[in-house]
Amino acid sequence: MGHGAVSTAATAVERVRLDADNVAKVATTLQALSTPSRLLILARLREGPLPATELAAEVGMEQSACSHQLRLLRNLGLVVGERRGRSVVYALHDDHVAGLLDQAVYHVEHLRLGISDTAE
Amino acid sequence: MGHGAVSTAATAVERVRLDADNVAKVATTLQALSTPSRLLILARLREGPLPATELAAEVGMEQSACSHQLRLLRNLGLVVGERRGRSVVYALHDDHVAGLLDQAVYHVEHLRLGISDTAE
DNA sequence: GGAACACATGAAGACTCATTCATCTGTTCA
DNA sequence: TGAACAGATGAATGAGTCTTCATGTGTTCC
Repeated sequence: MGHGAVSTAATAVERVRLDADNVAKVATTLQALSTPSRLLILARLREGPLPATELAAEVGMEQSACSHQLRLLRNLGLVVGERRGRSVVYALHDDHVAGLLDQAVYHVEHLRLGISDTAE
Repeated sequence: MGHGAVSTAATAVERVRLDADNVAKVATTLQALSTPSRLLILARLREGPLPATELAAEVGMEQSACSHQLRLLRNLGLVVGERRGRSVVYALHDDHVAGLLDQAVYHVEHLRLGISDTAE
């Protein structure tokens, strides 16, 4: 085994080939997780549904900016918004979204990153 | 259980909090997986190391474009390049990169996506 | 040393995208 | 009906980024 105490979860998952057809879909979906704002939104929704305004406040975004990002996440099918009174309660659409989030954060955190970027 | 035949792999993974510190790192790393070109590069390297030129040919990119993306992936610590003769053989840096790839593709493929985007 | 191969790199151009500002729709309540 | 609240949306701006072109560095072999 590796250096961690956790057996790699990938063993439980059937590999999916990455061909020209689905690569665009995968890329588009992963792009939704590639910005701090949306990542914070999804991470917050992972702990439970929340009205849009409260959500925006908790992730420190302006209402408009948050709404724009929520529209994007909605169009990708990652979150759903349901009207309750004058609020719209947002939630993760699927368990796969939560799983994707967990796995992404887990693997990235356990990578020995270089991130020298422009430096070196 | 859900609709799939596979028990969610997330159960095997300790949750990592996503706070303001690491959210940028996660976002930056996930951005490396958010473009078709890099996704194809990583997917190809997942099957084994490969010299840069062959890699570029297999993913259908020009040498220069591929090299630019490889530099980006190198700076993020996702791939490593080792000189062998006049070639530079590239490979995934870590098992976590492979795991991240697998999980991402798996979850995205099993999402019921909307992707209406501008339409609807 | 010189030619050919393998790869890296800088600059430029087109493009995408996240945020802000202003405005508009929809809902509740008096 | 009108005011206040909750959210959505369009346009504009500014930053980031992917690709191409041209060139530069490093290596092998004659």
